[in-house]
Amino acid sequence: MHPSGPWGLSVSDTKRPKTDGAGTSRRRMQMADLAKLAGVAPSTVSRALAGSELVSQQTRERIQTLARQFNYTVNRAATNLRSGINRTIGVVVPYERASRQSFADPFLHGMIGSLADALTQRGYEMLLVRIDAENLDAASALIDAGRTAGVILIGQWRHHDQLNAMAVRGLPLVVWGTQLPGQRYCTVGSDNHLGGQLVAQHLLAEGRRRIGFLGDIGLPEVAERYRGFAEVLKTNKVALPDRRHASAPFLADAGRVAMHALLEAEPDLDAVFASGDLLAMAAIGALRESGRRVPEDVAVVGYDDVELAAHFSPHLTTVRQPIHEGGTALVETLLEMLERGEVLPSIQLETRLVVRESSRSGERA
Amino acid sequence: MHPSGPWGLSVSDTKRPKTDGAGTSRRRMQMADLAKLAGVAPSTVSRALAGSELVSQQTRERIQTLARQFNYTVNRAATNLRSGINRTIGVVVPYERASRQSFADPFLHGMIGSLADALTQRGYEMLLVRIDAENLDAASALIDAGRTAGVILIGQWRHHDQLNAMAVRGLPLVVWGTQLPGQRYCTVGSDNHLGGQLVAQHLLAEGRRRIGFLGDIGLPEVAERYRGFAEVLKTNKVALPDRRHASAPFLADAGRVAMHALLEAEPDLDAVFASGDLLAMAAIGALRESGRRVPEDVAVVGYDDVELAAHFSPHLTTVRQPIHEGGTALVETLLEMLERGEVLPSIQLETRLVVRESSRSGERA
DNA sequence: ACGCAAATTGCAATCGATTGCATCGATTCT
DNA sequence: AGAATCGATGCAATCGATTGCAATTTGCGT
Repeated sequence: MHPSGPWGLSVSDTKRPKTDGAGTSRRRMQMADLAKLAGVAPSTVSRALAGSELVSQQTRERIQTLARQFNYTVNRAATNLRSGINRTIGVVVPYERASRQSFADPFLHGMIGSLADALTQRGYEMLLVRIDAENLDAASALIDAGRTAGVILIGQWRHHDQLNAMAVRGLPLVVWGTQLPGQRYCTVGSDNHLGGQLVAQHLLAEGRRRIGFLGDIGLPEVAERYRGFAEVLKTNKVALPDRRHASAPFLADAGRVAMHALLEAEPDLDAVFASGDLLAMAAIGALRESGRRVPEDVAVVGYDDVELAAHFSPHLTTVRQPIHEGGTALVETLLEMLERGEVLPSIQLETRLVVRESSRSGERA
Repeated sequence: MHPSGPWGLSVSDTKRPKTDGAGTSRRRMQMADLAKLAGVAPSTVSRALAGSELVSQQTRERIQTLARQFNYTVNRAATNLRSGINRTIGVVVPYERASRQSFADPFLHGMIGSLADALTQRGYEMLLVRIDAENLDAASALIDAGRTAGVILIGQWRHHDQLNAMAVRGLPLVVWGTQLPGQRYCTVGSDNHLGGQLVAQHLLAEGRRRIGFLGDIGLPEVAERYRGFAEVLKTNKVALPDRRHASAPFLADAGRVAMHALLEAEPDLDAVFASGDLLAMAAIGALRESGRRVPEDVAVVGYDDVELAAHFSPHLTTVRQPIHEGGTALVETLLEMLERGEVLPSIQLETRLVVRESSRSGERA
């Protein structure tokens, strides 16, 4: 049924020759072999390679050297099975069936890198898993199967309830996202509400009055950003444009289309808050296509402060989500939850506005 | 020594109570339990869950339903150990000790996404591993330990020899990169030499004559791009600027600095070929800082055609590396190697220039 | 009714390591 | 010298599944 070459994608036949005689049949070396070579029992090899104090330093070093010589590494599946210790963490990136492309978001990319670093540094391995957002239970399966010790989920999307259910089932889970009322799981994220406020305040201070919003309010994070944003505008008696949200995930092309739509509805816009940097960049492209200048005619503010934001032209004003600290916080929280066996409280990271070119009114209109 | 909460990061004590009596001690359910519940032998459960025809459809469905009810999933470590089948692939991203940040490259990010999709689609899991580039053997260990069936390595960097050695040892390995003479391992990548030629031809056709180059020739891929690029310039008797390469990985900040340095050495530059899109974007920023317009004063061409290239302002001319096909090709090649048990020939993907705003001379100087 | 083949299911060995306990020398103490 | 102690190593059970083969049940022909 399944393939089976020399590299043994499968090793289904139990009766394959154990005799390593000819030298052709390259069975993977195992602990017993190394034990024989070293003239000790497998148990000693096991302890030696684990660096146990129980075996004399001399023997230990001899065995370690031998192992290196023969490129021997202990079989992870066996270790895992016997000891029950599992040092791999699942990082789950849900995708929506419609637009598989959600992976294009540079913020997400940065987060994955950050997580990879944080996990590696702590001696954990990272299993990157994409799952259908409709079937989030697949994430639980990772843990039920003993595949990973815990799960970090990036983006809560519209799955608050499913996530709650998972947390209640007792699955070690940490989510990148925003805090919601009645939430049983642990989130790490920026203060989206504050972020939205900061943007509105800034744009108002710059003298902008006809401000548009770009983003999908169906997503809790975006909704929070919008809420803070709208609050401040309302307090200052500035109207929100009707067509204030053009449902668009974090896709560049969709962003362009949405921006054009927004312009059609509100031709005399003088500012736009895009709920993600990618969206903001796409919006700037659309604005330029429509003959408008940024920031002279229309100010643009993004969210995330991805690596490129500072290098985009014009340099992008944006709300900074500290990606490195975010990754670290996710990992540390999860590991501590694993240790303590209980859900920890959610974390809000420092959130601040980074003002750059794209939103400055030269002459402070 | 190691932590051990209810979630069992560790389960070291062999004598933990097996009795699930009180309901408090939540041992992970296992096949035997499910078998008891279903009133059959574990072997039947195993076959049922694997969908084997050997068990009657009725029993099979009953067991599957039961498993779903109790959130039971077969333990992966045990399966893996017993059957010898391993469906996880290691994706290795080396980092140079100096600049851990190599992960900032958007092309790399896109590739990871593409690989995640390609692997998931084929029913494989993806272990994302960052390793110290000085110690590439850690990648072999993944396979030696039976941790992954094979390895996809992104970026050959300066490690041609180590990679050759790994291939000779018989490790299932595919590398994203460029073909080098005397290569024993398999690479997938764009035709870097051709790419460089295309860029040079294009810039010459646009009437540019004082052309700079940005990139680290120490990397084989970049070296190839440069070689093709330089060949064409030489053929057309156009000089290469002295300070033609400013050693910089794919880092934005370094790119800015390098661009400034290049300008200092060659103030009357009228075009730049940057060996990566991130670099190109950073270069554009630097050019603007120096008061030059792109493309009017200086044309800029990148390499990769990352998602954002089309949305950058000015829209970036670049050499397209088909990222989706690249990911697919890497995965399919590796899987076929696993099946056939031999190293397959390297692959060069279609490579073409995508001309956009950043390199067009309006009046064709 | 009886025997035989086919369809199901169960038994028990096995994958490759880990670990509690027993063992065995060597050393120290009385 | 003999007993007690201690350090180093070996023995054998075990982790949770898979699978070849044996055992059982079912169905069918005659």
